[in-house]
Amino acid sequence: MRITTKDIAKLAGVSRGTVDRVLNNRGQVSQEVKEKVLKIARERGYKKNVLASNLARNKKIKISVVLPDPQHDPFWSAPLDGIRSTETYIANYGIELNYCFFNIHDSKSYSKAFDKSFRIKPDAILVAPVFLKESMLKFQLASQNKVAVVCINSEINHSDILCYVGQNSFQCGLLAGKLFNLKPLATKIILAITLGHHSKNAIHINKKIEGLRSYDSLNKCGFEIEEIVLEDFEDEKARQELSKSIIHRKDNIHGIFFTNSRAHKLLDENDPLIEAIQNQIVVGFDLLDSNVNHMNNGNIDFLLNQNPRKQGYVSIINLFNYFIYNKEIQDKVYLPIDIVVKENYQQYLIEEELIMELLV
Amino acid sequence: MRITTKDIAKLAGVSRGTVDRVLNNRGQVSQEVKEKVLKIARERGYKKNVLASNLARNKKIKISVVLPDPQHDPFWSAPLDGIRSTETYIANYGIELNYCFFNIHDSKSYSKAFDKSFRIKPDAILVAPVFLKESMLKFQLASQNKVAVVCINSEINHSDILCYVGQNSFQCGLLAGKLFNLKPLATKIILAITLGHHSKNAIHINKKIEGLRSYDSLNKCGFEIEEIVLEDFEDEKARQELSKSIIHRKDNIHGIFFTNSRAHKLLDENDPLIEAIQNQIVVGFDLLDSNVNHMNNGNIDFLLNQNPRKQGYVSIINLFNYFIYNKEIQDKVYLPIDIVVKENYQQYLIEEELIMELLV
DNA sequence: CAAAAAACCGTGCACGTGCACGGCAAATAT
DNA sequence: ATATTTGCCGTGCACGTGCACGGTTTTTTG
Repeated sequence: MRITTKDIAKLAGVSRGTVDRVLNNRGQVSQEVKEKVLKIARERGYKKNVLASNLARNKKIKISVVLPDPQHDPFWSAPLDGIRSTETYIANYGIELNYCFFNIHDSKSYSKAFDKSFRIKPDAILVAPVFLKESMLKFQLASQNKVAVVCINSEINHSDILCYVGQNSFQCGLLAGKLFNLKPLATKIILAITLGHHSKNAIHINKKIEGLRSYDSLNKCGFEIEEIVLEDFEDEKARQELSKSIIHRKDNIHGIFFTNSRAHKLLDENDPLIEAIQNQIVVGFDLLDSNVNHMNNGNIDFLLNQNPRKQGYVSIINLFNYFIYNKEIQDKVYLPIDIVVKENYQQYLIEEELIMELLV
Repeated sequence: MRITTKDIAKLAGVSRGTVDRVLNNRGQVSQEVKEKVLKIARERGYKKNVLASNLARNKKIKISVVLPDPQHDPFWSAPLDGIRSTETYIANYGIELNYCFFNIHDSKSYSKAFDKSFRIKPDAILVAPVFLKESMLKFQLASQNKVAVVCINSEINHSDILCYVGQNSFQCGLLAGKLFNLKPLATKIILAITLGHHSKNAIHINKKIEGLRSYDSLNKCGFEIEEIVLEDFEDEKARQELSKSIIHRKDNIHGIFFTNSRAHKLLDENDPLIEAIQNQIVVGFDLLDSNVNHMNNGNIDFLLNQNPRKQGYVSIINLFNYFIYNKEIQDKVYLPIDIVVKENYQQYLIEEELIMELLV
């Protein structure tokens, strides 16, 4: 039976109001009484009933969610989904989400969305700060207005940020190196292929490649890492050209590292290429259906899963803990990088469903 | 702004009590009024405030936790930890845990613990049913008393069980096969070594080996899988003998599959053995410190992580959802099998901490 | 037709906490 | 000496829901 403020009040010989003032540091209490109450609370192990507290507080906590519109980049539907899955749950605690989408290809749209997010006077902003320069200004603004900021997916170091949730790109690269190294090295070249290289993602991708290089030098593998960027991955002609050059050199290639989730863009309906890379180790990212298909067909050996959905989920839960449970939250939350292969991917799908739904 | 029963009452022109009767199917309401209320609730998207509901219900939900005492098998401290981490959180919802430990080596102790767990008249029992025969009787008893039963770690098929949370051992074996197959096959023999083979675990371990065999035949690898059981893994002499025989045959061994978490028992301070298996693929289970050390030193290549802590956590959260949110829960929850290597294990440690603490 | 039973519905308290308000005594100001 | 301020504390309502109780109307029974 957990002790309540009423119990403490009775034990201390004061009213519940006084106990309340003590426990919430509202002042207006004599030192003597204060110590007495605190002593009893400590001894009896008082824990506030968060449910009752929230019911009584009866104040909405507003969180603005500033994300790229999934229309322009399907990657973002996963984090969004993770966020949405918490909504009915946190609504009980009086937390409201307010969505402001922007076009990931347009920095002005980003600034506009950020400004819009301020209008509801939020207590916190959850943002994917894909535009560095613009973000800096907004963070300052947020700090002045005492709005907590949580960043997702893009790691920016800024003193006014409450926390970052996302991937550790360098670690991804290291891990990829390990995977390439599983096979004895007859050929040396590893192609690091980036399809659709936007400047905003450059940091991520560079860090991944850096990680790969680092693995190489740490373990003295002798990789020859070659970076290839295909900006416009929808350009059929450029794609064909790239694939041809790979086929041509296939006997010298040890592995292919697709640095983002778009491996399928090159592999789809590209039979000669697929045939050519059967003996190479192919590493890609994210469990998109089309990627998984290629994995099941043996065209991709490993998919590194960065848990995009969990990113969204964890961001919100973090804020939930911050506001509702007054928990100190870690300033960096690097989600684990799962190694997914044909033999265990099915369970990762379950995992996604399960953990997300657990508390909804 | 979410609609409340009071709002519905006003809209329907009835009292809140009537709305309550309708929404909770307590009867005593005319068909006419019932439909009217339900219509409004549906239209306005009424969702019960679970916090207020629980506060008002003011009835304890008692869950008995029947687990092996970690004293006798350190494996169980992880699931226990996962369970404990939920405690303060679910206490807010009036859920109480009652622990009944037993000696994993003693079936009588198991029966006794189970009986003891009944004494508090629990609403549910979370049990690790390591003893098959004894469990069957108890499950029936539970069913008669309308006590929900959740099984953890040992998969038993029984109609009276609400759900199972644990590993999919067959899948573990399949996955291990994949890992062995990463390296071109010059040698064929794979040693499946089981240290401390208790009959109660036989099912698990056999399923793992079955999975491995299945991978072999599905992919026509040509493995020769050899099962080795060392019952008393504390017997120094037997251990030395085993290690000698491995060293002797090392050039014919493709890989070693430690079928449980005790890989370290054979490797610890066994330098000649360690040296002998540098070229073989070694797969073990679970992120015990000693296993991780061996992984970092290159003696173990892969550790399959079965998330023992998460097993405990998910079991409780499942029951939480069942009782508090009235959610239909899946009857089988297979936690994903993580492939852990030197390059990503650190983040799994974080993961453990993070997810567990999220809601506490 | 009266009495009993059944069907239906409203009221009020409880859960544990936050918070506004007001009260009372002592200290200070006028 | 009276008025005002300050420090300290208790009271009471609110949050949204569950549930017991009692009341009123309608139906059934003898």
